[in-house]
Amino acid sequence: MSGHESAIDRLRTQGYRMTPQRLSVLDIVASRSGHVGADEVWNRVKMQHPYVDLATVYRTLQLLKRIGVVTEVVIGNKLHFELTDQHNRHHHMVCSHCDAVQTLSPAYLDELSQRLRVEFGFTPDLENFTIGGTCDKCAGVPQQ
Amino acid sequence: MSGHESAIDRLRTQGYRMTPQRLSVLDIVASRSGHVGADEVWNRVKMQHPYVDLATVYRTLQLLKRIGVVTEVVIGNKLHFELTDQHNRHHHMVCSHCDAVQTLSPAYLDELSQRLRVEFGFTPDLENFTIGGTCDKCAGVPQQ
DNA sequence: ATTGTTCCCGCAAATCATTGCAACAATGGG
DNA sequence: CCCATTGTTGCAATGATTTGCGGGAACAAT
Repeated sequence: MSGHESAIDRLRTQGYRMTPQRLSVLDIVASRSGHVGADEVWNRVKMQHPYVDLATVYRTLQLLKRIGVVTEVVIGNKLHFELTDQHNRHHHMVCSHCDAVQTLSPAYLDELSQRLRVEFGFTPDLENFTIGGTCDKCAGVPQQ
Repeated sequence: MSGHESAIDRLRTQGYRMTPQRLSVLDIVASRSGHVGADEVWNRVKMQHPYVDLATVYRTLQLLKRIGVVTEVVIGNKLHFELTDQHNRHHHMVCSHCDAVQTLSPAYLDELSQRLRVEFGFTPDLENFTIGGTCDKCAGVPQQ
């Protein structure tokens, strides 16, 4: 039915359990081409399992993020998530004025990442890396 | 009394007013060599002006950030602030496991910043840029 | 299929930050 | 120095996310 065997395996091999709630959250994030807000994940989960709590959705999303199945994108003051695609890795640039999201090839950050690791022993979490700033559309417009 | 004339001027010239609350917040952030949490700013503000609301502290900190007087540092899931020092600009690397903070010379990000601007029309907000990741101390330790 | 271990979930409460609104107070003009 | 304008504040409510806890469910072994 669902093609999430690798994700399920990754849970299992790390001692986690597969539950209907987790499967539902995974299905919903995976069914999207782009990113989904936590609240929207919740709304869709409830269609299948009306009793599921929002806290469970958040816990599940953080779990899936921790094991690398989903990627977190910070948009405004909300968290969004998308399925991690090893073959199409990318980072996100989010405009803090209009919340527009642009993607960025990992090549742009690879060297920086390497330098931080070597020179400071610091391993940045590039997988869930969101760069905040201002897009060109909003740059010229006066905003408070 | 306090050496915040430039900050006060910057407020004034942009149509903002100087109030005891704002001056108090500014004093407290400025009196620190490093960064302060919003809650600690509030506690100290209350020593001088017991009636000041936390919302005012947050609004003031965001205002001071917007006009470039203070810099925001995201530590864990709390916001910290420090006085912006034009002569000693730096970014922050924060370990998501132990919340340790390392500073980073702006040189490391200047080229990236330039490329993002030129190639994508995106101006990253490097001034308030916090890089999340794992420090070397936590890297080897098993953590959930 | 039954049982036991351990993790997970729903619920409620807590935490951190933001926002709407009416009263208030800091500036500029007279 | 007083008044009017308009930005600012305290308060309360809201929003977004996290956490503690006890009952319940998933998995492995029997």
